[in-house]
Amino acid sequence: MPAEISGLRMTRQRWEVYRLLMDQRDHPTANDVFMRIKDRLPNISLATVYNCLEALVQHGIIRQVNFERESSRFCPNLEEHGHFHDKRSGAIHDVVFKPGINLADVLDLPPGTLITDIEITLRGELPVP
Amino acid sequence: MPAEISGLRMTRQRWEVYRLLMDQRDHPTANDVFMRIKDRLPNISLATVYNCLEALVQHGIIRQVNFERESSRFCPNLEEHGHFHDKRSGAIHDVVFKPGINLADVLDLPPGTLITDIEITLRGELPVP
DNA sequence: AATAGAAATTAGAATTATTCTTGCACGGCC
DNA sequence: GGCCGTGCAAGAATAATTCTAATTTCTATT
Repeated sequence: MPAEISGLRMTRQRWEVYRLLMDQRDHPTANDVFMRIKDRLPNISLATVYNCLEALVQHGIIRQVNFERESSRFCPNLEEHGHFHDKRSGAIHDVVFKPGINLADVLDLPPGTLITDIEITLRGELPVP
Repeated sequence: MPAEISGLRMTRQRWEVYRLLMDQRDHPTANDVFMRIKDRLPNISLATVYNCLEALVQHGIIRQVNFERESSRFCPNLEEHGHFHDKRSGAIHDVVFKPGINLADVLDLPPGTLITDIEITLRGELPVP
C-alpha cells in the first residue's frame, strides 16, 4: 500500500476501497462497495465507505457519477468520458468521443467560457450481438 | 386552460405548474415551484406539485434536469439541449450544439446503438462581460 | 340534472441516500 | 510511554422524494 496517492494519505480503508474500484469497474454504488468490501474489512462501516469515496473523489483519484436521482456510482476511469446506461442489461458503459473531437468545439457557448466539469449520460439499448 | 396537452388531461393544478414553468424559465426545483405557485393556488400541497411535475415529465411536456445530487430542476425547453451551471452566479443556462452537430455522430458507440435519452451538464464560469 | 366510478388532490407518514455527531482508536513524534 | 491530530465506527439526523389513506373533483351515463 503506497503512503499516499495524489496527496491523499492512504489508510487501510481508503486503499481497499480504491483497489476494489480499480478491480471491479462496473460503477458500484457506495452500498455496493460496502457489501463487497466486507470480505477484506469485515468491520468497516458504511459511513467510512462514504468518507473514503468522498476523499478519493476530492483528490481526483476517482469520479462520482450520477444517473437521474439514483444512488451515486463511482468510477476509477479518469479519462474524459461519458456513461451509457443500457436499459436491456442495466449495465453502465464508459463512452468516449471519436478521436479528435472536443466537447467544447461542438457546443455553442459564449467565447471565453471556462468549463471545469462535464457530465454526459446516455440511456438506451446496445445492439443485440 | 386547454382540456389537455399531449394527451395529459389538464387540471387547474397541472395547468398552473405548467404556466409557471413556461413563464419563469430559470429551472426551478419542485420546492421553488411550490413556493411560487402559492399566489395562485394557496391550498396546493407539495405532493401535488411533485405529482404534476411527474405527470408533465412523463408526457414529454417538460424535462427534469439533475445536477449532481441536488434537487431535481424542471425545464420547459424541449429542444435537445444541455445545461451549463455558472459557478459565479449560480444560474443555469441552456446550451445547444453548434448547427449541424449531432451528439451521436461525435461519440464512439457500437453501430446500432439506440439512444433514447441524453443528458449533458457542464459546470464552469461564463466570461465576465 | 343525478349518480356511479375513476382520477386527482391533500396532509402527513414513510422511505432512502447521504451527512453529521460523538466517542474511541491509531500512528507519528517528542 | 504520553500527547496530538486524523481517521474510524455506530447510530442519529437530514433532506428530497414517494407513498398511503381519505377526500374531492371530474367524466360519462342515465
